[in-house]
Amino acid sequence: MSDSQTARALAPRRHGEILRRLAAEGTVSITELADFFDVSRQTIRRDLKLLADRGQLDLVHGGATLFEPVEAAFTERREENAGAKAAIGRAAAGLVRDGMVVFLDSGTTTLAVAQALSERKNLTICTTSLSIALLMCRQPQVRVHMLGGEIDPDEEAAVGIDALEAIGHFRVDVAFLGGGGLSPDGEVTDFTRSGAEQRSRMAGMAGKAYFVLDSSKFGRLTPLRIPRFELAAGVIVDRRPPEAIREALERRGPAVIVAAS
Amino acid sequence: MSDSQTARALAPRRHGEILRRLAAEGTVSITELADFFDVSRQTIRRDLKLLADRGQLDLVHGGATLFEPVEAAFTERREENAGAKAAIGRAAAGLVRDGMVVFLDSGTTTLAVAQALSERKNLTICTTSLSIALLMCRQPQVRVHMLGGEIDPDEEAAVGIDALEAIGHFRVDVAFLGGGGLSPDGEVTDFTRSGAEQRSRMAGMAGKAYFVLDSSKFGRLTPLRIPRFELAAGVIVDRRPPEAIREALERRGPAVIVAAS
DNA sequence: GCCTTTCGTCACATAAGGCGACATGACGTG
DNA sequence: CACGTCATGTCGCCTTATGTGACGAAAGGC
Repeated sequence: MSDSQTARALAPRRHGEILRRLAAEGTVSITELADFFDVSRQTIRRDLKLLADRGQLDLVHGGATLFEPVEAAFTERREENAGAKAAIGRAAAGLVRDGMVVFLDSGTTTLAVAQALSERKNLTICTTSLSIALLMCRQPQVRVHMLGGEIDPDEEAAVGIDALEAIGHFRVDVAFLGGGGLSPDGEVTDFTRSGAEQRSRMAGMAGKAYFVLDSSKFGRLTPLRIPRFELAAGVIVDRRPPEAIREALERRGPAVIVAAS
Repeated sequence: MSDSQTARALAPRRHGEILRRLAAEGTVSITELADFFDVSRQTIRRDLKLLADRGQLDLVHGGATLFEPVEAAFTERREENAGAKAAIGRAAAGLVRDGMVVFLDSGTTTLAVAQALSERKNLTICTTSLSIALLMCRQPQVRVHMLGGEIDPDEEAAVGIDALEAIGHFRVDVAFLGGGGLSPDGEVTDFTRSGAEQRSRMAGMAGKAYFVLDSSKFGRLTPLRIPRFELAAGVIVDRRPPEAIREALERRGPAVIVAAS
C-alpha cells in the first residue's frame, strides 16, 4: 500500500459496487475498475475471481460479464454435438416413408431430423418449432402445419394451452420428440411441466413415437418425468448408452436404437 | 449502447452489440462495426467468425446476416423496395405504444414493421408469419403468439381454418396488414380467398387496423376484394398515391398515411 | 470481357491481459 | 513485541487479443 491516508474502499464495498455496475452495464472492465477504486489490477482480478467462484459473474478476458446460468440460448446450442445429432437425424429419417404425417418436436436434435428428411416425398410435417416450420415449408412436396401458441423464446417454439390443444387435431404416423435427459433408471425427463405434458401427449397419440436424445443427455437429471413416455416405440441415440440405463429403458418398453455415425 | 469511447469495449460487449444490431437490422457490415467500435476490421472479422462458429449468425461477403436455414429466402425478397418498406415500418411503429397487443400479418412489409418495433417495450405480438415470430421472440420484453395452421410456402405463414379460428381468441390493440394491391378505385385487394378473408377478419377485429402497402402496389389489380376493408383506420404507404386513388380510398373511410422517408 | 475496388486470409508483430511468486504493510493475538 | 494472517502491490513470464501488411479471391463497374 502506498498512500495510507486516503480511505480506500474495503473489499466488500468494492464487491458491491462491481456487482452494481455489472447489473447496470452488463460488463465491467478490470482496467476501469482498478482505476475507479485506485487499486492494482491484480486486486480487481482477485475480486472478480472470488465473485466468479461464488457464481455471481462470468470472467472474460479483460473483465467480467453477467453470469448466465446455462441460458444456452437456442442458437448457441445448435452446434453442440452437431455430428451426433446429424447421425440421429439420419437414423430417424430412415423410419419415415413417403407420404407419412410426421410430428417434430422443438429442439436442435429434432431440427437435425427435419434436415435429414429432405429426400422424402409428399410428407406432412406438423411441428411446434418455428425453425423447423420455416425450414420444411421451403421444401418441395412437403405440407407443413404449425401448431400455434405462445412462443417460448428459449425453444423458439409454441408452448402452452393452444399448442397442447392443437396437437389433438392431428392423426400422426410418427413423432420425433426431444427430451431434457435420460435418467439413470431409464426414464426420459424434461425441464418444464408444460414441455413434459406436451411430449407425453404426443407419445400417446402418434402411431409411433420416438425420443431423439444425443449422448450428452445420458444420466442427466432434469426435474420432470414425461408421463407415459413408455408408450414410445423407441429412443434414438448416437451412442450405446451405459448398460444399466439401456436395460432399465428397454425393461420399461421403448427400444433403444443406436444411430450409425 | 455507445459508451465505447473511453476504454475499448470488451469482446463480449462487442458480441452483444453485434447480435443486437443483427436482430434489429438483419445484416451487419464489417466496416461499420469496425468503425463503431474503433477496432480493426480483422478484429471484427474474428468476432464474426466466432459468433458464426457458435451458430449465431451467417458470414457473408463484407459482413454477416441472421442465421441461414431460417432467414434465407426472406433476405432476398427483403431487398425489393427495402427503403420504402423501412420507412413504412417506422411510420407504423410510431402508432404503437409500449404495452400494446399488436397483430402482424405475413409479408415483407409487415416484417419491416416488426423490425421497426424493436424499441418498444412490453409488447405482445400476435402473428401468422414464421419469420416475424422468430424475429420477435428473440427480442427482450416481447411476448409472441404464433397463430397456427397450415403453412403457405409462398408467404411462409399460417393460413387456413386454424389460423382463421385462432385469430378470434385475441384482443388486439392495433393490426398491421399486408395486401396484394391497391386498385384504381381505392380498394385493397388480395391474391387468395383465404388471405382476403383472414385480413378482412383482422380489419374488423382489431382496435385499429392499418394496411401497409408500398408504392409498387398502387393501381395493381389482384383478383379478390378484401371484404370490409373499409373498417381499417388507415393505409400506410411510402409515397403519395395518385390523386384518384387517394380520393377514392379516403371516400371509403381509411385515412391515407404517407410515411416520411 | 477486363479492370478496379473491396474483401478474406494468412503470417507475424505488438499490445494487453492473466497468473504465479514473492514482498510489504496493516492488524490482531499471544 | 514477535508472530501469523490477510489484503494488497510489484515483478516476470506466458497467453490471448488485436493490429498490420502482403497477397489472392470475389464483387461490381464499364
